[in-house]
Amino acid sequence: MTSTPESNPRQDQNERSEEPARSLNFIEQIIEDDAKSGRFGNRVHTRFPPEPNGYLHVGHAKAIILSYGIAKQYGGLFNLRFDDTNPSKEDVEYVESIKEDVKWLGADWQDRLFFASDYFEQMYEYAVQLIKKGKAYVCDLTAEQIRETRGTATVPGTPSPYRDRSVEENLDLFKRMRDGEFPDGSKTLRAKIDMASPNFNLRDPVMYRILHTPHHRQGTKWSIYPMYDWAHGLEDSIEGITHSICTLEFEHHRPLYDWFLNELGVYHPQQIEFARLNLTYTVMSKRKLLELVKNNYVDGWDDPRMPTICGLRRRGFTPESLRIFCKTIGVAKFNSTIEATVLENAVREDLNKKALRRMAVLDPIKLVIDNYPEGQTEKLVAVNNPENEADGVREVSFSKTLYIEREDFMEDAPKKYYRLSPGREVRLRYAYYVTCKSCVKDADGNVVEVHCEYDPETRGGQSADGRRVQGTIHWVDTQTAIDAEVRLYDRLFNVPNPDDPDNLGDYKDYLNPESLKVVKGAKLEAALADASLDDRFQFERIGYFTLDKTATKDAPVFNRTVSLRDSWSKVAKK
RNA sequence: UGGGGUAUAGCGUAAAGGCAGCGCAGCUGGCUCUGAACCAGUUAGUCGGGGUUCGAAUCCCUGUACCCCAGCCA
Repeated sequence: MTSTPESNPRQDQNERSEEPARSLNFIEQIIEDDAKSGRFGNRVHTRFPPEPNGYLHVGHAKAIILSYGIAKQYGGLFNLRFDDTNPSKEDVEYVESIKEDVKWLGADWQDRLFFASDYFEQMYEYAVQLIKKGKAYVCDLTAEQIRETRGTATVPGTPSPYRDRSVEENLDLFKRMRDGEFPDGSKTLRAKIDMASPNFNLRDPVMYRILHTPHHRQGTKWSIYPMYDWAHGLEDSIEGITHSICTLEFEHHRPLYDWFLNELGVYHPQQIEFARLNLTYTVMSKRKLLELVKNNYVDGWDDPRMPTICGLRRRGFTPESLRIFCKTIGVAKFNSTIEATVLENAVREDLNKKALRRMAVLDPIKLVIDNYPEGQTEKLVAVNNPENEADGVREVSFSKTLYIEREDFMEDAPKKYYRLSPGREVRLRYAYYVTCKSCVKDADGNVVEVHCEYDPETRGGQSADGRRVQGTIHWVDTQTAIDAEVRLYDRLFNVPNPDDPDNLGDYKDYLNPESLKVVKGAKLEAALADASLDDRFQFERIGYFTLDKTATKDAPVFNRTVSLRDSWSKVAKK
């Protein structure tokens, strides 16, 4: 096609419409193409199909938010379906944790909570159909023999000697497999496809194995269990899923699902594969996460340093912050790695809008206001959230002796340092201007007390004469402060890719020894005594914090979700 | 070295033959009762080689790199 810039149709269209053309990701494109062709009668129905054999992590969050988001965006439905086809690895404990995490993320399956195991009877009937068509057979080869006869990338597999059993014999044997007549591993049901296929998945894949293992939902009803490849496409078909969104490694299984569904002549969903999430400074494999938990490198699956959904929740992440994260990273088929800062930034973005501001001193030293009346106390008004006026204000108490952050005083300060130093004036947030006069040190030369004089004319933090101060520091009144433990979390690993095969040694050698710093004697403003698990706070000038589940009324514990951005640290380095 | 995928700035992600754009990170500056937030500006990119075309990230050929696949796991 030839066209001049002047007559380009797409450009004309853009000029006509007010809004710029919406850019769709590749999944949205497929959905919209299908909507146009009427392929699924304008239905959109997605699902999240976890196996209940472990805890969900942020990679699953991407999949959940994606699938649920697509359904919601196109007015469709979303199912939660447990892919519980292997009782030897699964447990009801995981079912509950997964439900909790999916719900917390905001993916609403309404009344559509399903289990693959509820379809076992129907799958069995489908298998019988395939046997009757001559497309499946009972095979007596051992697992090892099957492996040996599968062939390699360059040489075709060799057909099983049982491949040409009669339909009657197969029917009889399959029934007896179900009835529990044979021991584990002695027989399988295999699809009769093509032992020479370049796609290993089509070299007569196993559909059923014998497993005399009780199922967490089916009890001892079954002696045979369907394999993932046989079951999964059927599950989607049975539920009327239109678009089965999954990760890239299932791409070459798609021809097999297609084969099953076509041979059965049943409803046929469209599978779409996307690249799984990789994040820097963490690991994502179930095996490694399990190892970290089992060997106590972390404090359980919900340790706030873990990339698990429950870990992120305990860390103080919000569902919205994960949705922001997913929107930022997008979705594609390219195998990418997301920088950890993107996740951190997503939670900052959400919490900046929501978190109530509070003052807390993590590494306290005393500030004494020499000219403030002994014994006097007053209440000052502080804004709860400058980003949301509706959050209102609170009162904070103030007196002659306060706690301030050790690092907010420097005896010999560079010019660019805006905080306390002898002779310099700063603002105590929401309180007064104070001018530093001197400091007191202990025998080791550590500063233990800073002495200041305040200007009574600056109450509330503003001066009548309009003079400015460069720095504002936070503080907590010694009279009303509450003590707390504060846990400062940082990245779990100190290299971007702990899994990099070029690394020396094991991924565990790269654990960040400073990923958790416990601060025992933190001083918090009194209002923090009422904190509950769902609250999100910004400790001003420090970071975002949330109450830990181990906190008690008498012994509060706060977790740092993420620090505030800190441009001073860059200046200080220069 | 059989098959299936994927390559656009430091990291992600758009552009459906027509000005390579956006977010994050970086850098400058502004504003500020949080060295936060916010605002403005700015650096930097089509894997290589051919071809088709007035015009190619896009189409064709060819090469390269990376990911996935030989469980009775999912």
